[in-house]
Amino acid sequence: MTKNKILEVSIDLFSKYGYDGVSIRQIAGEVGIRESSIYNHYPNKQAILNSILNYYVEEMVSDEIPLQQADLNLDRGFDYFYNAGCDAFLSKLEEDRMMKITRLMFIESYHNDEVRNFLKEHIIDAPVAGWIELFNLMKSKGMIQKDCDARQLSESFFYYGMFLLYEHFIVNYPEDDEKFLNDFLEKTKNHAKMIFNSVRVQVV
Amino acid sequence: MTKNKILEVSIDLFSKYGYDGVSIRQIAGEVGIRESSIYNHYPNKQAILNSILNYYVEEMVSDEIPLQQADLNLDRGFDYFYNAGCDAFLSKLEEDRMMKITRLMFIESYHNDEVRNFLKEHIIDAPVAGWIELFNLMKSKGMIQKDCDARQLSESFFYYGMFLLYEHFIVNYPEDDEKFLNDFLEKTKNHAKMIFNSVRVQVV
DNA sequence: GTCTATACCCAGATAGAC
DNA sequence: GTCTATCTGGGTATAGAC
Repeated sequence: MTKNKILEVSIDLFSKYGYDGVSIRQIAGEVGIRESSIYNHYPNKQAILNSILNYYVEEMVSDEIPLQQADLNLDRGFDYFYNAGCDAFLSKLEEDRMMKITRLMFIESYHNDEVRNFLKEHIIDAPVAGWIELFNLMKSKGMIQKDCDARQLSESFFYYGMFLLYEHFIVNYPEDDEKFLNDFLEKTKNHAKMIFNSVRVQVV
Repeated sequence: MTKNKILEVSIDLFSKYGYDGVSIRQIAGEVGIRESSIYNHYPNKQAILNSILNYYVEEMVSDEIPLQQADLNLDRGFDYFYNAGCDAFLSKLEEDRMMKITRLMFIESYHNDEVRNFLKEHIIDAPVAGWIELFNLMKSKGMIQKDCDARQLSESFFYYGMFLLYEHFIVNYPEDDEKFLNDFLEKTKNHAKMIFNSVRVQVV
């Protein structure tokens, strides 16, 4: 199906060169048709981008990280939640397409308000809010120190992984995706251990 | 001097809309001359960008953070180094111009190799290498635990601040610069405390 | 659904008068 | 050193034949 091929090619090129860096001609050339034929499938260039972003948003927002039943599983320890959250996120990035669009999101975030808002709300603020809730719960159960700042703790914990993403998708691009995903898990696990170690209540 | 005004206007517009998002016409209009007159001062558009980047690089690389005399000042404690490094960096950002160009660097990093390499080498890798050295020294002096990973420690420490920068310049743009700089100091201080607390040798 | 042909626009850049 | 006028090229998008 031509429409689908246009989408795949667009994802590939946009993620490499950014939206403005790719022309309709270029997409058509890669697909193997003339540029005018593109308009039989999409009304304009922007519609292709919207289609890509909508796909990404739907994939990402479906089954958000389940910190809801936090109080039920709290005895499983911090690692349980860390692994659950990390798995949920990383499993989405296992698709090649999702990796590409993630880079596109980083690229376009500076001048596309929809992208920026999605990044802020769903990729940053919502997870941080979830971790704050969890850390507050852990405070109330005496698992971590009562005087620590749950927001600071969440950000200190979460922003490290966020910068690893930025580093991979922008600063070190292109580098091997699979290797990155493995390193990411390892590194954030170590980081989480360090952060948690700093505030946990010592059991002597 | 017209040449200078062209530079200032370009910094302002590029930092808002990115290099590709600004035309020579737009710059000329803001300066108050015709677009052809631009070429009496700069051979082409790219030369304006290069001029901006060279200025930034020079400013940033001059007096890099002095971790060299680390062993001499080690008894002043971790805070001394943290404050020294942070001050050196933040003092550069106090100029409005440097803030604008920093955003430009983040914007252009995905498709400008020079920008990306500078970001990687001087803004990320060099500081991390400095912190690794310091943490190794602190290990050898018994100030922090011998079995901790100096690189992981450095990244866990440093990447938090890096993401705060990304968040300010891209995700939350535009927000008040001065407020950000104050928050940055406060937040990274708390973060550093947390990280350091996790690995310091307990003095009982 | 794809093609050719083309309209239209705005970009970067140059020539040459003043 | 600035101007008017212009060139050239690439971009998005449309019309209409097949």
